[in-house]
Amino acid sequence: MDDYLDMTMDEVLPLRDVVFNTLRKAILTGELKPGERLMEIHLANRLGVSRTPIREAIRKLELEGLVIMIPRRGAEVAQITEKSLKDVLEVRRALDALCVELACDRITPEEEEQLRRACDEFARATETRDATVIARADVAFHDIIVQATGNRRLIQLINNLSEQMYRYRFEYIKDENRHDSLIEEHRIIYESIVGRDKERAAATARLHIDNQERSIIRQIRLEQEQAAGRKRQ
Amino acid sequence: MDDYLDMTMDEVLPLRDVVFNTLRKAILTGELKPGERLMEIHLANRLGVSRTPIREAIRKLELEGLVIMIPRRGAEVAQITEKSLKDVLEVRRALDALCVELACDRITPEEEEQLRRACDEFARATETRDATVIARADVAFHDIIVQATGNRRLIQLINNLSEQMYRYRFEYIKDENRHDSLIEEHRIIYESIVGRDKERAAATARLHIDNQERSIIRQIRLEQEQAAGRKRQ
DNA sequence: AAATTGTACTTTGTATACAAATGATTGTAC
DNA sequence: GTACAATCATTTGTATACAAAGTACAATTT
Repeated sequence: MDDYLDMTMDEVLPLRDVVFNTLRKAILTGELKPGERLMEIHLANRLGVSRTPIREAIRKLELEGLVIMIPRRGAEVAQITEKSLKDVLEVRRALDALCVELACDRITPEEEEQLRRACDEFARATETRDATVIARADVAFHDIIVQATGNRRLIQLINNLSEQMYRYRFEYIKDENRHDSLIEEHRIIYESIVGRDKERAAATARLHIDNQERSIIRQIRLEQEQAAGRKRQ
Repeated sequence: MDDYLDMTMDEVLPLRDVVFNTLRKAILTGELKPGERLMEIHLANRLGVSRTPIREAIRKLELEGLVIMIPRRGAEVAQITEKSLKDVLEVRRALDALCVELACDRITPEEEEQLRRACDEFARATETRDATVIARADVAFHDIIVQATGNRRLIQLINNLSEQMYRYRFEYIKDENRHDSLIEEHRIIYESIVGRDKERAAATARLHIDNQERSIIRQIRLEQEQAAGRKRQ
């Protein structure tokens, strides 16, 4: 069911942005698989536009690192390797720590209240056992912290880096054994920020990433084994 | 040098990349001023290409944050404000610290040797009092550290963030009063990395950025005053 | 049978054409 | 003189055309 051509977004956006969002989503959700070629005419026909907006969208995907360009051959979906994900997580560990530290300094009373609610909300979401609901609550929690830093560039970078792991976060969230410690970690981060304890907030944020890393790496190795298995057949 | 098949690089790059590099450099050096409109036909005529490569280059500049798009009006060079530079430096402080910490773990003996030489080279460069020479030596020193992390994503991010300050680094480098402390900071960073003292290396890297920040902010305020003065006339 | 050349086909790179929207200017009414 | 409307020029957004490079595969040669 190749429905990555659903372009039913805002009609006012330039086509290139619609295409960009569509392709990005398709890549991040795995509908377009690593190594798959992005052929312009093919995509143009499928999406019902001309090559121009396709090309402009690909230029942006290229800079985001989601596709790689091969000269005179076109674009293909970038391979996600264990190394590349470790690299992303290494950077995120530092930036997430920075986020909570800055949040300690700059969070407003309203945002504190929002964060408290998001924390409760997350705990309640785990009870639904619905991965989509839980993932949304998790994003909401972290978003408040990131926004509280008031640093536009940091917000943009974190969003971009998070995207790279979109596919794997879902698997991580589904692991019910981890739910309790996730809730606990969120609680500690919330308390540390409200208590202006940068040291503890940063340490917990790093721990949070470390746990994700373990889970994601396991997931990747699994996928690679499966891929190798398919090849052997 | 056996360069009998050097195709002067520019010939082999797609025009969009030539245009991208050209425009980026023009923006970073201030040749294209903040707020200035980037009109496609105009640029196309100036650079002797058609609109297509211009547009694709602009899409990449857009994602890099160097230009902003106004719907149905086109691109203009992004304003650099004191706030936006502070944001960039805040992130760099964290990432530069991460760099030296990772370098402590991963630097090879060859890179240590390179770093030692780059350190001496920088000290010698300051004696020339030629800002271009000093800037190049400074870049070389930091590049070795960044490369030593072995983290592709981190390398890419640091390069991008450094670019934003291209214009101001020059002014910073020119201040001869700061040369001695720059040399000293480089020496401490070198020694800490070789001695595997992450704590000290990171602290010095942060200090290094703090000093740059002060200098750059002063520079920006100066420019803004000048701009305001021109307006008043 | 292996290697190489030649050819047809595919795909990208670039230019140009046309449509839609915006902004400026001119003209008219008050 | 000012306000408003119509028109025109400019500029972007999108589509298409054409050239050049790359790829695959068959035919020919060794």
